[in-house]
Amino acid sequence: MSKLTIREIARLAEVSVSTVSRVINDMPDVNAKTRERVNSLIDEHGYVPNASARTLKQNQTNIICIIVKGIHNPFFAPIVENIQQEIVKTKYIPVVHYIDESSDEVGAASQLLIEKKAVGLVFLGGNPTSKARAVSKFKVPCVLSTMTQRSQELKNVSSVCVDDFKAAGSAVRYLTDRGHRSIAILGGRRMDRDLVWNRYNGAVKAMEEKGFSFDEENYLESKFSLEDSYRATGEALASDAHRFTAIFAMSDIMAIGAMKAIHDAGLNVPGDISVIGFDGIRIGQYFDPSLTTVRQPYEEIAVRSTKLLVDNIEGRDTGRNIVLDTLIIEGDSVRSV
Amino acid sequence: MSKLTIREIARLAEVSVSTVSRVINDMPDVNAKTRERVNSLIDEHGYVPNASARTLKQNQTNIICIIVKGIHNPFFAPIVENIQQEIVKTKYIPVVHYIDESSDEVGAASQLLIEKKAVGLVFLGGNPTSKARAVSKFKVPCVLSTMTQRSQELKNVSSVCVDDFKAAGSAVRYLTDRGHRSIAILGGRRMDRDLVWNRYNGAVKAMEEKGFSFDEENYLESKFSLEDSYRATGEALASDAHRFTAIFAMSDIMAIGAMKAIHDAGLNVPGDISVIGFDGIRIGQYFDPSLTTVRQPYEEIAVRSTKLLVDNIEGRDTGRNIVLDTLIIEGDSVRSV
DNA sequence: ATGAAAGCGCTAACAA
DNA sequence: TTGTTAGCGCTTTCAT
Repeated sequence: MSKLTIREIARLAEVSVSTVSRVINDMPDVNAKTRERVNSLIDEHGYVPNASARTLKQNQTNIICIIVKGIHNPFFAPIVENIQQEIVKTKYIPVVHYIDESSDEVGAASQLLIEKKAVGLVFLGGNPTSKARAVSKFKVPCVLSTMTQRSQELKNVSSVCVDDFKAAGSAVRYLTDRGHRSIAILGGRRMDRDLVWNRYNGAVKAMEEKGFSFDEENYLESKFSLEDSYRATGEALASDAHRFTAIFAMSDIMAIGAMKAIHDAGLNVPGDISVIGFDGIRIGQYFDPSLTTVRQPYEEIAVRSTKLLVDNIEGRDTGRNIVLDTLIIEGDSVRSV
Repeated sequence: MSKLTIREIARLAEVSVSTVSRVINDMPDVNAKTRERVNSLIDEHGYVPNASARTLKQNQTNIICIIVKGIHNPFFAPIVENIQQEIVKTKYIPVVHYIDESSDEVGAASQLLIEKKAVGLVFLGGNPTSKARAVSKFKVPCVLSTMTQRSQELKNVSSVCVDDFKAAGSAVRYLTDRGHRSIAILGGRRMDRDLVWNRYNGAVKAMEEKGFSFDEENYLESKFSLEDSYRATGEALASDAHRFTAIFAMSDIMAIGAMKAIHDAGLNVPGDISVIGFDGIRIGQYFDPSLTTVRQPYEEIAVRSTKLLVDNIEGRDTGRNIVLDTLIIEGDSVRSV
């Protein structure tokens, strides 16, 4: 059996390679009968065009790279899955690439762009906008999923996210409305990530609006992981300074780490300390007490991210920032005081 | 700036394209000085060879596809991450592809193989061996990670997994050693997946060795998800028939679903019913009670899978089946009766 | 040790 | 509507 190329199909169909090419690419100017004949030959022999040859010629692919920083967060899993599903519905091909929490996503992105000749990028986790100059050089459309874009000038960069400032405010108000006055914040390094900064400020603002100020002693800095939030919370509880009745955690896995630390310190959730999380991961509802949290609409984030990116790629739109609403899921991890 | 091709580098270095090609591909027959000059030009201009052209010419890539079926199981996340990390240490490029729990992984695989011209495949989840004929046609080496291979004849297929039969037996003995006599099994559809079948039989055998038989009424069939195991356990508890003091769940997420169902039925873990899981996912230790489980050595699974696959690809080895040991992690979800 | 040149499979401009 | 043909950037054989 000779190799199955466009030539071979052309020979069998008794047409030229250009005609076959036209059929493959759904060009209009092909006789209906010819098209049918060619198509049936293609099906019959299971011919698949050589992507490398096409890419070489056109110098571009249909690949959209999804760059995920921080696979450990279960919040990302359904988003990645949904984005992939959305992409395969289009003519594009998704390629997922995980990178280490500590490595440089912009560097990884340029590598992928050059190597794979991707036509678009989705970023999940990390904050590429902080490296704005490098990203803008990419020229291909990018969408930041669940991230706020700081620089408005980058016309190739879009974003889809919730209003972190507002959502953090509503989480804190959920606590203050139930009588909590001394609230700890369990979050990442501020300034480092826009997202952390926004949630921090939203939380503090909500407290101040209720007429009391945030005590910096009560900022528990931690990585976005079970282990580190467990550590951070445990240390806070061990210190004499701790004087809070509730914790606002910037992600559900942090909240889960905190609950464990509280439990291991001989205290009770929510009896002694209430906990509210952020993200709305499924497994949070399986804890005892079930986790009260701020749910991010991840299906919608996935759908909107993909649509925005594809529109960008196809020139129907340019950099835009979509902000979605959150919803508080009431669990049993918060009590009134 | 003209496009950066091998020609351009050749022009700048005042050598021919073949010489540059030799340098790029680390061929021995290049004058040291020439090589150095070419290399510095490459670095200076940031030249990256066009992968499509190379692939077109050589008709093969460096891509290894990782096909993951069932992203929802958090057990897979660290394995995927580790496998990816291992692959990038080699000269190969990992490409992750998620497919739906209900879709056909073999079909997806052949698509990827043809489209991406992958030189190797890693399967996670699902059971491609059941479609042995199709897989053997692939011709490229495949490794089944965390799966047992049934057909020994497929020389291009290797596997890395634990001994499911034995591991399930040790889980059940952990329960019987603590006095449990009536044990339910929470698992998937038997016969459908080898893995389920092996764990089922290992569990039943362990019971029989202790002198009592397994009551088929106590097989709680469920999908590998939080929701469905919650449902299955809840239904079992609601029925009059339920007469078990412990549950062996075939995965941690099933165990977590079960614990929630027990709790919501007004019962206590482990007070009323003990639970033991399977996998050893991190978050299991954050539950209250912390989950007792059979840990699969996922770092080692990743390392061995990758090594085996690369050895296969490079012809240093052929289809082999590696079996690794498990370890019971003692949590608080099992009590003695 | 180096160069010249053929061609991998495809697309698209041009011709018919 | 269809065919002819020139390359896309690279590897590799064959000369030199």
